[in-house]
Amino acid sequence: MPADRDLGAPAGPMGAASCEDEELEFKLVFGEEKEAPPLGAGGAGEELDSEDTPPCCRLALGEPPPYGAAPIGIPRPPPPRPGMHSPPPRPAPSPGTWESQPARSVRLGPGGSSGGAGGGRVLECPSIRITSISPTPDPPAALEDNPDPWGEGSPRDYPPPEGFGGYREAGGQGGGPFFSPSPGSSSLSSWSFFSDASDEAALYAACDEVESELNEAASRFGLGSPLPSPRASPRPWTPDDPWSLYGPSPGGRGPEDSWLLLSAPGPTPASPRPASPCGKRRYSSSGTPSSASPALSRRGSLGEEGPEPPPPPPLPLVRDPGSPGPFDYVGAPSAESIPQKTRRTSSEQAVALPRSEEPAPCNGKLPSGAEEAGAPPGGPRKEAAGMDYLAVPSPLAWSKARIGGHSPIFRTSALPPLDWPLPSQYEQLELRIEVQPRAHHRAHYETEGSRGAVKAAPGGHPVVKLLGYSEKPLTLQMFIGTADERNLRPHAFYQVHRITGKMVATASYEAVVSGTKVLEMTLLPENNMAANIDCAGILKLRNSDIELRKGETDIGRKNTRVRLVFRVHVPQGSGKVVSVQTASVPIECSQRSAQELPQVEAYSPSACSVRGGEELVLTGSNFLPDSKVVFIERGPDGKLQWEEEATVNRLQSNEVTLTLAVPEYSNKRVSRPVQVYFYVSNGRRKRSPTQSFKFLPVIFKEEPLPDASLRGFPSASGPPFGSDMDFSPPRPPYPSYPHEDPAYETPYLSEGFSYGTPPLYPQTGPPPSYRPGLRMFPETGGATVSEIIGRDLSGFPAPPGEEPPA
DNA sequence: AGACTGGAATTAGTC
DNA sequence: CGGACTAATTCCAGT
Repeated sequence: MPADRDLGAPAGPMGAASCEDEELEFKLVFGEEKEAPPLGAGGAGEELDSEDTPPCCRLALGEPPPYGAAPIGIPRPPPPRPGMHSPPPRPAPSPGTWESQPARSVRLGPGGSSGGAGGGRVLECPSIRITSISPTPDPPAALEDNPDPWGEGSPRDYPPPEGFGGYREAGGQGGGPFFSPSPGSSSLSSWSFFSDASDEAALYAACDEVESELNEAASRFGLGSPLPSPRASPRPWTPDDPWSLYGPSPGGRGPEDSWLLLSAPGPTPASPRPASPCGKRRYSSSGTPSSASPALSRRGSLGEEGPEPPPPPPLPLVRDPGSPGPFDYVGAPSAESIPQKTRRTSSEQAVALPRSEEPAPCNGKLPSGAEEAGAPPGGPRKEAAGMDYLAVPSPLAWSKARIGGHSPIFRTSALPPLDWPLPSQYEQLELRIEVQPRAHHRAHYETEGSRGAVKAAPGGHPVVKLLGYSEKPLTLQMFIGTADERNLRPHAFYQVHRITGKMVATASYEAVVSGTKVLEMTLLPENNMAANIDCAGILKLRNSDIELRKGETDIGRKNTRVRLVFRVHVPQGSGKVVSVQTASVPIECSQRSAQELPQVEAYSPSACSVRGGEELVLTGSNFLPDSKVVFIERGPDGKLQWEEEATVNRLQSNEVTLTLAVPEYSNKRVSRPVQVYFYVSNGRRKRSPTQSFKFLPVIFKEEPLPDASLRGFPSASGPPFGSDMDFSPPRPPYPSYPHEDPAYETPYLSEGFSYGTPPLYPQTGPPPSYRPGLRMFPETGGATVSEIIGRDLSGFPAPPGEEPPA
C-alpha cells in the first residue's frame, strides 16, 4: 500500500513530528485512561470561571473555519460520533419545555462546572463553546502542568471531523469526489440543524449571552441558499427555512471538503486501500473498542489526527466542534483559534465525560442519579464528577422522563442533537414508519457505484408519516443510525446516501449535522405528511478510516447493522418545536451477512415450561436445512452456563421458518422464570443474534408472562410488515420493562436489565408494555443479559452472531 | 453512459 | 510466524 498511508503521514500537512508528539501523548492518554479516565478536563472549569465569556464562542464567531486550514496541531473537538452523546436536555424557561444543551451549554459558576447542579449559570452557545466547559474538578493543573497532551499542538483535541471527515477520499484531495456522492448534495453545516425555520437568529442563538454576536457573525457569512441538488425541490420550511442560512461553502467545497483535508489523510483514490490501523483492534466479543491500544495512537490514514482521545470521548462537543458546524465552514472560529486552554479543556473534558455507552453508566447499575430518580433529562447530574451536566443523558432517565410526561419540546434555536433519544410520539403527534425497509440492504462503498435506495420488504420503499399535524410542510430528516443495543445514535460506519435518478420521485437534500449526513425530505399536507423514502441509499465507510478517527470508539468489524432514523421538528409557535423521532427495523448492510447470517425476525412462543418440548416457530431469513437452534444461558458474569441444541423439525422448516422443539432446561426445579437465549446457527460464526426466551417453573406454567400473549407471531397476523403491525423500532425482546415484569427480578437478571433494557430503544415510543405489538426484530434488542453486561462493559456491541460462545 | 446489482476475487484481521 | 478462516473491500460483469 502506498507509503503515505502507512504512518498516517499522508501528504497531508501533518508531519512526522506531529505524529511523534501524538504518540507520546497517546501513551499518556492511555495511562490516564486506565486509571483516571477523566482526567480532568483540566482546567476547564477554571477557565470558565476566569473567562466569563466562553472564549470559544467569541473565537468561533470571528475566526475563519478551522478545517482545512490548519491540519496539524489543530485541536478538534472530539467528533460527535455515535456513542458520543450530547448533554442531556435541560428544562427550558418555558414550562414543559426542554432545551438541548448539546455540548453547547456551558455551566458557569463557582468552581467552574463543578459548581454543581443549579450552581453556576448555564450558557448556551455554539459547539465551540463546549470547549470551555469543564466539569473537571481539577482544572488548572491540567492546563498548566500538562503540556498539552491535548493542547494546541496536539491534534488530539479535535479529532478529525467525523462523518465524512472520516472519509479517506477527502484526504488531500481538493473537493474529494467522494464527499459528494450524491450530486447536488448540499453541504450544510450541522448548525443548520439547529436553526429553526422561523428563526434565523435562533440559528446561532445557542448562546443567549452571545446570541447577538452570533447572529452578527452569521450574517457575515452571507448565508446563501444551500446548494440544492439538481433535483432539489423546494425545501421544507421555506421561507423560514433555516437551512437557507447556510450556503455552499466557499469554493464550492462543502464542509466535508474541509474535513477531508484534515481528516482524510486516508488513501486517496489512487491508493484504494488504506493502511489498516496501526493498532489492530480485537473484534472478539471481549474486545472493547474503547480500549484502544496505544498502538492506535499512531494513526494510519488519519494520522494527522493524532492519537485517539481517551475513551470517553468526545461528547459531541456541542454540536461538536469537531464536526463541521455551521461555523465551521462558514467562517466559524477554528479550533485553532480557540485558546489553548479552552481547547485543552474541551478535550480533556471529553475524555472525562462518561459516555452513555460506556460501561460506567451501565455498569450494571443505574447511576443513582438521573436514572433512578428519573431526573429530568438534562437535569444536572451528580456534580461530583464535575461533569454532570455534560454527561450523556441517561437513556433510562430520558425514558422515564418521557414516560412521565416530559415533553420533547425544544427551542427552535436548540434542537436536539442526533444522538439524543427522542420519542416517536408526543401528544397527538407521532412519527411513524408506515412501511419498514427490508432487513437487508447491501451498502455501497465509496469505491463502488451506488447500490440503490433502500427498499421496503413488500416492494417499493419505506414510507414515513407524521400523524397529528398537517398544517404546513415540514422537513423530515433521515440519517443512518445504529442498531445495537445501545442508544440510537448516528452510525459511525454508514452514512445515508442520496439517491437521484428518474426513478426517484422524492426530492431530498443532503445536509451534514455534526458529521452525520442527514437527508431531508418534505412532508406535505397534501400527501398526508407522508414521505416515500425512495431516495435513501446507504454508504459504507471504510472501517479503518473511521476507527482511526479521533474519539471514535465503535468498531466497524461486524458492526454492519443499521437503522433508518427519521426525525421531524414540529413547530409549536413561540420558538418551540416538538421533536419526534422514529427508527426503522434493523437493516443488515453487508453483502456477506445478508447472504449467510440467519436472522430471526419473530418467534413464538417466547416462554415455556422448563420441561421443554413445546413447539417453537421462528420466522426470519437465511435458514438452512442444517441450521441449528441453540439455547444458552449465561451467568451474571457472562459465562455460558448452559447450552442445548434444540431439535429442529425439518419437515416444517424452510428458508424463512424453523420449527423446533424447545429443549428441556437443565434445572427443572427452578422456582423462578429463567431467562435464556437462543440463536440460529448456520455454522460457526454464522449465527443469528440471540433471542430471548424464558423457561418457566412448572408452577408458573399456568401464569404466562403478562404480555406473553402479545408476543405475536408475524405469520399469524399476516406479513411481517403488515400495515397493522407495530412498526416502531425494534425493541428489546423483553416482554416488558424490567420493573414491570416480576420475571426479571431474578437477581442475576435484574442487574443487566435494569440498565440494559431502557437504553435499548428509548428513542421510540413507549416501552413494549405500553404498546403491545409484535416483535419483528427482537434480535436487535435480544442481547442476552450477559451480552448486555459484557457489551456495556466493553463499550461496544458484540456483533450479531458472535455472542454465543463457541 | 451511468445507475444498479449480484458475484466473487483480494486483502486484512483473528484465532 | 504461518495457516486457516472470516470479514471487509475492491473489482467485474450483466441488466
